[in-house]
Amino acid sequence: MLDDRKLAVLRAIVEDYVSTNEPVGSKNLVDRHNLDVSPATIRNDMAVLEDLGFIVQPHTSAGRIPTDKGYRLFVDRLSGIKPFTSAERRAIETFLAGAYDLDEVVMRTVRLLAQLTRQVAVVQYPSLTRSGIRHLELVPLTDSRILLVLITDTGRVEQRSVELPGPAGEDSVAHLRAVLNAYLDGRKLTEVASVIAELPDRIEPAERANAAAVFSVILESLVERHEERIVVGGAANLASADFAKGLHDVLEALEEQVVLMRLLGESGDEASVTVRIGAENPVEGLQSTSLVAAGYGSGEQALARLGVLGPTRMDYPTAMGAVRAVARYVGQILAGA
Amino acid sequence: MLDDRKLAVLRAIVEDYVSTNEPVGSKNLVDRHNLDVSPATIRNDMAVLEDLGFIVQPHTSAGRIPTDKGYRLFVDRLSGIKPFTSAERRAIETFLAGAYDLDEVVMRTVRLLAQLTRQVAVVQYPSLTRSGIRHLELVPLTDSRILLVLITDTGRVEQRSVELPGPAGEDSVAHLRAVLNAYLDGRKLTEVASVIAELPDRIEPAERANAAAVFSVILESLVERHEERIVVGGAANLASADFAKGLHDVLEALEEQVVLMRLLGESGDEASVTVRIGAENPVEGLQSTSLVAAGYGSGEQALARLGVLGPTRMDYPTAMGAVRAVARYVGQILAGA
DNA sequence: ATTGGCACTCTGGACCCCGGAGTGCCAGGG
DNA sequence: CCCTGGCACTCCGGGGTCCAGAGTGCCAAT
Repeated sequence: MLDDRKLAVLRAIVEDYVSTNEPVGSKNLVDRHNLDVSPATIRNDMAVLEDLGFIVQPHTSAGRIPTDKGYRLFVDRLSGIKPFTSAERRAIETFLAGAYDLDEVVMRTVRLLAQLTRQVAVVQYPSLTRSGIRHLELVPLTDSRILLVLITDTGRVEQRSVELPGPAGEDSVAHLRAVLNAYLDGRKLTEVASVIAELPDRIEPAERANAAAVFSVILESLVERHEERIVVGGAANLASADFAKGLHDVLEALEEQVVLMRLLGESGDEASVTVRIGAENPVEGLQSTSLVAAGYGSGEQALARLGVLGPTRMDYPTAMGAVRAVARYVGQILAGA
Repeated sequence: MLDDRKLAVLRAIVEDYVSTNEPVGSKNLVDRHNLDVSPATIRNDMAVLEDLGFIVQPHTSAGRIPTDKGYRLFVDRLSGIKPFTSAERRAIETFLAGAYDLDEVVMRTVRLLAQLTRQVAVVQYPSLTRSGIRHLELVPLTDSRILLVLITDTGRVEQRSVELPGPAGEDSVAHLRAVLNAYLDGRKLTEVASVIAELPDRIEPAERANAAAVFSVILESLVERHEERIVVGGAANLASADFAKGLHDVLEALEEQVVLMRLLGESGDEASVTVRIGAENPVEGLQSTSLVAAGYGSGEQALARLGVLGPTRMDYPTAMGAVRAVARYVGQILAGA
């Protein structure tokens, strides 16, 4: 059914279409690639490929363009990942090095990816779940309001202001801070829930209400929320692509954190590079785009994901190479920092 | 030279062109607005307005469209600011209320502005300069690296990791923390520089090198840096506008913090609404856009700026109304929080 | 100063036409 | 059985032409 030549034809079609953005016909195909058969033969192959749904012609008697299914086959069996040269790797390293805090790393990563691939880059902040608590700080803002600052051993700082049910003096805040730090310091975030459950006994009854408010904020916003913020960059690259109509929808989707979550989140948890093509995409409005993503993390397991988004007509091997390389190096940077 | 009717004509041209996006001719003009003169008269007026550079015709025998200069006159003398109804105001309030931390306020503000005006919204984080220090926290990350966390009395948290010249034990960090808090707590950021200058005397000579590193980071990243991050939203609205060609440049400019700084920064420091039209704009690539901006702040003086960016063909009165109203309420929210 | 009339100009859409590229099919040959 | 050259067919897209409509500037008259 799908002999080697037909696969070669499909590969050639994808490659040509990606680079020229024009439907590709049998004649051009035999010219550019050295398939040593006649155009007529290619036409027969193309007819088969079309029957199987890998390519379509926009109109009768035009060349063929790949379908989502065609790209899928290309990515799965035909393309491989374009490895980066050592020069490119070094460029990545130096670009990412010299970033001090996490924000800086994430920002640089997003820029880097966007530049390398000339697509839109999306980078998710590393998950907190595997971090431990280094320090908890409570700062009174008003009578009944305090700022809760949590510092993790991965150097991450999370803040949240807490509305207390009742007023709290300097001393009661100090007491609460001491208790929290005594019991939570050094704990993994995954353990926090159970530790907090035991805490109320250690608190003066008079202060339990306020303490409870603080506890619930810790749990709710720092532990249970494992979805993490996603940063987008390189949106300008969308304009160069031909999107024309859908552009508005794409831009809109890119501004919705929730949508981005779904986009990256449902894209498998594996650390390896995954590709989601066109309609495979769960997000409405992004169904004519493809996502190339990978997990990254400081240790073995992936902490978060990053990737690039572009038209389905995309240079997958290069994009995959870039994503893989960047994911790897971000992991290293994070581990070292 | 510019009698009342000519001004009325200019106003009408601007209004019509903004709403229809088509060059406006004398006939249509007298129909839609009730100028009780004949089209021929209007034509004479238009000829004068064109000589003065307020309007142009795209080609011979087409209608007129306003020039930047025309919009300028319109904004300065003809339009006024469209006030918001109380219903709209309440909508703004409820939308902004319920935002706890600063990030949340800024994000909501950006969304709100974008939605109200259907343009791109830009919001600058409030400057730290007028805040005081509530608390300084130092957290050891590695032997020679600590995380510096600064909490202001406006509930803002700034973090920065510091590479120390030499190793620092738990106790020396603790000491440094104590000293810093003793001398800096409650100080305004504006005073910090002078306070820090005196500090080295209070530090053990052995630790001076490390302390100096921390000081310089505080000064450099928290005090001297009064430029503040700018957040962009509603970029999707650009796609609806007709930009066509320049869209890429605009999107690119919007991703450059530095460019945004210049855009907002040079737009005057007054708290009132200011408008920058087309080529008046210092930023290359944004010269076919207009910016409507205003300062906002919790107190009297403006802490930062926010605004909307759109095509010069923009509904200025509405945009100005929205910007003014939002700036006002953000100020209130910030003051209350 | 305003107006109606008039001749002029230009754009944009409709229409048509044709070349080029591409196809599918078929019959013949390895 | 697969490949190939040939052939008739289809369709898009660019270029040319044409016309109506909208708009203008000017001028003489009020």
